[in-house]
Amino acid sequence: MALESPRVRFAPAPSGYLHVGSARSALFNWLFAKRFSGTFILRIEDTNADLAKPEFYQAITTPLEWLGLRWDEGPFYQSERTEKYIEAVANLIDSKLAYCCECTREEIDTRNKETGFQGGYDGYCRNREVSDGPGITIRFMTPKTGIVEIDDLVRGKVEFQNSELEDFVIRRGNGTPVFLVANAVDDADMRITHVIRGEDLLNTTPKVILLWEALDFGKPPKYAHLPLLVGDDRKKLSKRRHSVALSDFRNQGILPEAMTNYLALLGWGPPDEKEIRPIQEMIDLFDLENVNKSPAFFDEKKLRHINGEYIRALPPEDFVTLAISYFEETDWQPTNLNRQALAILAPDLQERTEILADLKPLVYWIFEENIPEETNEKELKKIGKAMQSEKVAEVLDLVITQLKDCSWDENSIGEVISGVGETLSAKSQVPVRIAVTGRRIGLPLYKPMAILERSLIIQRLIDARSKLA
RNA sequence: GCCCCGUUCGUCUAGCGGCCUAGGACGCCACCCUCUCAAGGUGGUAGCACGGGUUCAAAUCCCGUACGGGGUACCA
Repeated sequence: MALESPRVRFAPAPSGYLHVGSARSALFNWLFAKRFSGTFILRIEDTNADLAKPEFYQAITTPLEWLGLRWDEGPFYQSERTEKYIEAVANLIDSKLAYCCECTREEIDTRNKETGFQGGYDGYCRNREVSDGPGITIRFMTPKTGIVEIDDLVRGKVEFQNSELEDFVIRRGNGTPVFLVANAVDDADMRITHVIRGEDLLNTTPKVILLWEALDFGKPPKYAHLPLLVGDDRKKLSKRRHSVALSDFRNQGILPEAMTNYLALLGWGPPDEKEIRPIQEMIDLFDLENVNKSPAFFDEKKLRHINGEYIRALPPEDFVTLAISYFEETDWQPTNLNRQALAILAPDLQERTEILADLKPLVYWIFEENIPEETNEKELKKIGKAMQSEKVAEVLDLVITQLKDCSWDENSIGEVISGVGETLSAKSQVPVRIAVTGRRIGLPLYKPMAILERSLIIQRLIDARSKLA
């Protein structure tokens, strides 16, 4: 399909953190570039100086790097290329394809109200020869007839009547050009061959193409509009409505590989339906023509599942390294963190970890001196009700006695606890677990118990026992 | 309102006229395994929006209707 190697761009506006919808667009561009040995360009669309804040730039690059989506060229900043756009606007004015307009929004609205005109701007200044100056906007002279036809790689043929398009603003009253001009100029300048972006931009495409033709840029790039990512309300993912910052997922312990894997599955699927696979295989199979047309729901449950698969597939040593660096980056630094203990428990932990944030409750009792008391007491009482507290007390008493002089290893500990259960015909494991870990559920008990000091375990059992009295 | 796009299990998808009594995955439910919880295994649940065509044959093609979404800015 692509004879020459394609050049694509990811062109976000710096308006806060990067969210998963943008990340998906970036990923598809990247996949496409990789698939056809093309070039992936990062371009920051900060034509609107009011919105673009410097700290937002990193908010784009950091998550992209985290995901492993390296760009080959850029980042280019449109704010640094303003002259080019101004020049383009001037060209359009010279060739009578654009004109100065002094109308304010209010004036336009008032006129439209009176005349009942519904097509946006009414063309009031089209032939008024308004001269340029402060506060004057430039509008493109949209052809009154004809159509713009887009052969969208995802959607097929899409047609827009020129008569439906208003004379849109291409330069603001403050002299800065809008993104439509910047888009056309940059895509031409950077020799972009394929524009891959969200469907929310589909309606702006005819305007850019009209500008493109008016500027005599030759053959426009091919377009591919991806289905939108939506939230549980079925509306476009937005920062306002949904919590979708890439950095949040990172903080929760989503692995970048899992994230890209999941994102690749939204709006597209490998033909053989094998969903979880290395990114290289995704690249080899990727094809824009198989991208779906309908919006995709961003399903965090499935993301978590995929993440769990990735975590389980990790070699234990890698998992340990990952867990340690995760702890370093996040809010909880285990006091007695012990790499060796982590290594011993790694396989058991991996099975129970969907996201890295799941680790804290699993290992808290192992790496901290004290377990949360409230939990401990509450849980004990709960189990006490089910089993009768005397029984629980009996179990703990006997376990304490026997644990004091058994040999201190996984098997012996297990034998003691299950032995007590048998002699008292009670469930012994759960009360001990609560006493020692503070929780009713968790890792298989005996292995991590053996890692800790006997004295510490005994002490916790005694503490718990005393709360029952 | 107008323009544009879309519609296969709750969700993501396979399907590009006969292989479909519609397949997979997530979720959910049950059972097995089991020191709790997981993981794993087995089974189950549930879908072609509707109405007309075209055709020997339609989830697949065409036209309507309904519903959903996007856009409609001196945001991108």
